[in-house]
Amino acid sequence: MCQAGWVRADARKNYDHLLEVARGIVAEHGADASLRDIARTAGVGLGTLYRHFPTREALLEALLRSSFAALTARAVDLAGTLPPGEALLSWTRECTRFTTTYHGVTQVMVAAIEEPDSALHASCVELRAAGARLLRRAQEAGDARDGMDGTDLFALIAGLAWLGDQAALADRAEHLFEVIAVPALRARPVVGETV
Amino acid sequence: MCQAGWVRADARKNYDHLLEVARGIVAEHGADASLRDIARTAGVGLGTLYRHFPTREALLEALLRSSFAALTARAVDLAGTLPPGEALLSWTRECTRFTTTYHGVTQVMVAAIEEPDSALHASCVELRAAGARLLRRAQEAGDARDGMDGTDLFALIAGLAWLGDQAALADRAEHLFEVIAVPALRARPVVGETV
DNA sequence: ACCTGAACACCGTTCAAGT
DNA sequence: ACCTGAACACCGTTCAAGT
Repeated sequence: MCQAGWVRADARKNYDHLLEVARGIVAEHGADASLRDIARTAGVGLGTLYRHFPTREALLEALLRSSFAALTARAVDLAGTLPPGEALLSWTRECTRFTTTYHGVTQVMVAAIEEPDSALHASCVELRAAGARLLRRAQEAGDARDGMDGTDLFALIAGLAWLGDQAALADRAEHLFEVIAVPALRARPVVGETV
Repeated sequence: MCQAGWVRADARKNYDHLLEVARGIVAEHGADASLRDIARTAGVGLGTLYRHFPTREALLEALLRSSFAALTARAVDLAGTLPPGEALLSWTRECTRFTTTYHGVTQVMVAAIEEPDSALHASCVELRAAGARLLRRAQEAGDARDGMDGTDLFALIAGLAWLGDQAALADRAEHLFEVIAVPALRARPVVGETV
């Protein structure tokens, strides 16, 4: 939950409180919230924040870790529950929605996926792998287009999440998913849809 | 080209030089380049920059104006040259590519489309209208999906442009266009494509 | 060990003072 | 009319000094 090994009780307390405060401030101001503001609100010196979270990504990773793990697990659940094509679509939808939870997270995730030094790298790679498995399964069942790989799916999710994060388009997020993601992922048009 | 009416020669010269310098710096550092840096490089006081370009959007608008007009005109050209579905696809591709010219412009454009006070509003609305005409024409010919409007197309372009603007995905931009935009826009799968 | 906060080098934006 | 640059209120990041 915290760092490895033993830590002084006050350090542990600072870490937890900092994280709690950061969650609120990042929820309000997005991924590029003022770190100074977070430290100040937590009643802690700026250096303390940097000690516990040496980079902004480290802080975001601590904030997002459990959700990433949940989404990775969710991919397995869906694969065991729904037919391949539906599992892929549902998971893509859930990922897209989640990524909109905090403003500006999409940008950071896309940057992290090819940046091994980023604290968010591992989570993003896992997420991409989970998506890739669902995608392959759907492709093998003939329920998804060929010519797409895990990175394409990751990009599709990121693009839609980014659109949903824009104030001017937020209320169209669901519709944009139907209009962009569904045709990109489905192998054949569904009966009753546009010719 | 400049402001309306007569201006002092020195003011005119400052305006032009500022714009020239800004083009280089925005090309290098993106839409959120330092305004101080631009003024400094242009050898001009910070207040002078603000006098000529009261907001960052005003500066970007001056930088992008002619390209926006060219893209709007290009839509008419393509409509008179290619079959409806192809015209739509080509224009969408050109818009997507152009928007990647300066880093971070996509973000500003999406913000401007629903912000009438933005200096970029008019250009973006024109662009959306030009796209909407191509889209409608393709839909009437049965060459594009129904259920999409001009804003959806604008969002599609913006999403793809944003993906192409991310370092981790830039080299996949063309491929992502094929994988995301093409199936979203085409009414029926092309013969020879994935089932 | 851990914490603090001043220090440094940057921002965007405004506005009194100059020509 | 137009220009200048100091002033103000912010940043992120580092690091000597404290406990």
